[in-house]
Amino acid sequence: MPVERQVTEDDALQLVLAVHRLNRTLRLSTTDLPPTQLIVLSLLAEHGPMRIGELAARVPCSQPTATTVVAVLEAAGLARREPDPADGRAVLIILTDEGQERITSVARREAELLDRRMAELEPDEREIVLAATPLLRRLAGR
Amino acid sequence: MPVERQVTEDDALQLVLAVHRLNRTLRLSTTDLPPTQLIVLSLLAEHGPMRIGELAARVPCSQPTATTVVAVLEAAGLARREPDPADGRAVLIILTDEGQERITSVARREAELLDRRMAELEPDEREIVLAATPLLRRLAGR
DNA sequence: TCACATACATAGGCAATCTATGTACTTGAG
DNA sequence: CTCAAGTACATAGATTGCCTATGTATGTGA
Repeated sequence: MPVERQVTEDDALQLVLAVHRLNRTLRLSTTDLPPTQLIVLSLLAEHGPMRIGELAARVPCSQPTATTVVAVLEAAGLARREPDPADGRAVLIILTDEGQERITSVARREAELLDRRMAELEPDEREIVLAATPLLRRLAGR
Repeated sequence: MPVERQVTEDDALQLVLAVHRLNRTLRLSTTDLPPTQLIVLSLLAEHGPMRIGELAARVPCSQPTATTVVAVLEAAGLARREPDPADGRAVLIILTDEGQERITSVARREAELLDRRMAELEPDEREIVLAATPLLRRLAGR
């Protein structure tokens, strides 16, 4: 029976700190693919082809940043671009097979690292973390 | 009765993505105090005076980064330095009253923003997020 | 006493992101 | 049909935050 309670200022601060520090730890351990590139690839994998502007809104980042990131992914063969048939100004960014494979390999690496860290938590604590994951994603907004 | 299950590759990827995106969202909404500065202040608040090297290890960041951040905090009046009586090479970084107040004000701001985002979750979902917070922090390592 | 280790500071550079602006295309009012 | 305004992406330039490599002062043990 969970106790209904307010979100205190300390709760908020602790969550913010936890996210910042976990982000830092992740960046240090996974030099594989920069965060923004990984986010873009996963958006394409989840939602299918998408415009630059839509990517920028969902990442979230500025439109020029999305342009740059897409150029890098394209050069690496992880995504390709195609003119949007519905609008001559726009381009559709499409995940390549190689891009899909890269996501898979990153996921495998992350799972290994996470497993090692998760080993220090109790089983029920691991459940809480996993249950919180989609919620954190929703908190990040679309 | 929680079902005991493996941490899958997708679980890991989703957690990583959630952290990266939440981090991004936080950075965009709180221009108040850069993440590293906030982390350093909160470490000082939680554990008391600390050396530069220990700050670097706990943030985590490189020692030169810790030096720079401390210099900024010092210039802003949020922290001060004192020679370590036990070692002439070292300095102790100490949180000032103003630094403590700043933490409080940041926490208040964050709580407001978080409340707004949390409003989109169900009460039991909010509980899960709050329960996960200290666990995430432990995942980030010491 | 001196070689080595340690703690912090400084120098230099790199990567990621932003704002401001330019260019090509589309749209809608007249 | 035409052209002014809007939209989508690209480019330019600057900023920020972080790192590695190195320097300087202090401590430590043979």
